[in-house]
Amino acid sequence: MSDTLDKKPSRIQLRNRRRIMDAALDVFSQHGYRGATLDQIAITAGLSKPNILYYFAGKEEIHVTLLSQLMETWLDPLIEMDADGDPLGEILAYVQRKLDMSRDLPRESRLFANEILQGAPRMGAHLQSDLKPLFDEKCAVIQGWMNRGQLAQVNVHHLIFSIWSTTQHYADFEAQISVLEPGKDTYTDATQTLKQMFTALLTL
Amino acid sequence: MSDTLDKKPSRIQLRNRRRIMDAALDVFSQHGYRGATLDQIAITAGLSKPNILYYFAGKEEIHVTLLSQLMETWLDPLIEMDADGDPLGEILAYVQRKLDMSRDLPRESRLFANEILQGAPRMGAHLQSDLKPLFDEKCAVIQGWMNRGQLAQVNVHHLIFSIWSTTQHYADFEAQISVLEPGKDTYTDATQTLKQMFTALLTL
DNA sequence: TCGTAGATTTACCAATTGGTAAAAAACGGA
DNA sequence: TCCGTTTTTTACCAATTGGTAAATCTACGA
Repeated sequence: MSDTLDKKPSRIQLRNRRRIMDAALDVFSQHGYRGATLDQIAITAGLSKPNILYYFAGKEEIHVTLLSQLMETWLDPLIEMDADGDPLGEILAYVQRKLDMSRDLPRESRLFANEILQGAPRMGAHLQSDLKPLFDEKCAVIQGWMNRGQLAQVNVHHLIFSIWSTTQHYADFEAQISVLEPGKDTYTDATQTLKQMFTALLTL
Repeated sequence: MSDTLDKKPSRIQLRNRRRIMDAALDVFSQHGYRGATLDQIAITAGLSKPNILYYFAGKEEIHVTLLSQLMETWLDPLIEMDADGDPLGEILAYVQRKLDMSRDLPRESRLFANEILQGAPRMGAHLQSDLKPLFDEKCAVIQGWMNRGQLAQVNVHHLIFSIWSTTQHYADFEAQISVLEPGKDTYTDATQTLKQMFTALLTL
């Protein structure tokens, strides 16, 4: 039995757990929770379905585990924003990190988007306990910059929403972009345009 | 039998077809294609499952019909953009129309987002045949404005992507926003912030 | 009012779903 | 090498899925 409080996960446990997580990320990010099947995850992971249920108690536990791990990755770029750094530089660097995540971790972005789209039924609590405090903290930091005259006055909540939406768009709506911009170096142009946009918005 | 080429749809046909479409919009937009079930749609519509299959050939036909109808609604705000109008005014009005659509038609926005997230398996053709030409046309219009010195020089593709992402974000990620901004008048602030943002970006 | 086309229900079905029990196999330390 | 533990497979299951056939009911024009 593989309880959450086992002493030492064996090498096999570690390898297979990771395989399952990776396969689940594939499947859940493409079809959403209800559209994903254990059989698909099993096939993708190269394991049998009962074997997967040997490592995880059920479909929901796999999904929840995935979302928990994702939350850390997801908050990281915002955590790095430094209150003592150069205001515009810090925000542009944050935009850059978010854009890099869309390019390098598109599955994670889509998993997150799927969950929120469906009303965050399995992540509402995490949003409240993890995202909300961080969001409030960093909003205060940016508001401080604005109050000190280091940035133009903009509604801070919606500034952050616009950073999230513009950057994540490139992962979540890739299917659309690839139709409209076939064969283009999308991320290079996006980097340039978003930098220009937020500079124009925030420069006094 | 109710073929596509029936002479006259009866009052009952019209009413039930609309009911089914509405219920399907509810269910598909919340769970995606694979996560939605005919039983759910039937219950939501207040009809029996076989009765629904009397009006539509199957689950896929319901979904495809929904997406086709949606495409028209979706392209409308962009079609209205007038090459002979005031450049900045036209773009800000477009942003406003898209934002209004997020507020008034959130289910449609999420249905669209779900489909694109999953790789647009049932809409790729529509994107190519309907969206792409319109996109190219309007990009040319905006590029013309920029070339004539009526707007600041910005990558036009990514300008439009940023309009889509920032406005649709308010419908698609509502579950997240409602956690971070409880009890706020989100759309009023969004309108103001987005207007400020695109004005700053596009003013010379 | 009556006949019929249109609309709805009842009773199914095969395939797929998430999940289980238990046997079999592989592993690893003594 | 042996023995107990961990891992994997085989063989299932009940519930749900999309979908069908046919009987039944209902609306409505002649």
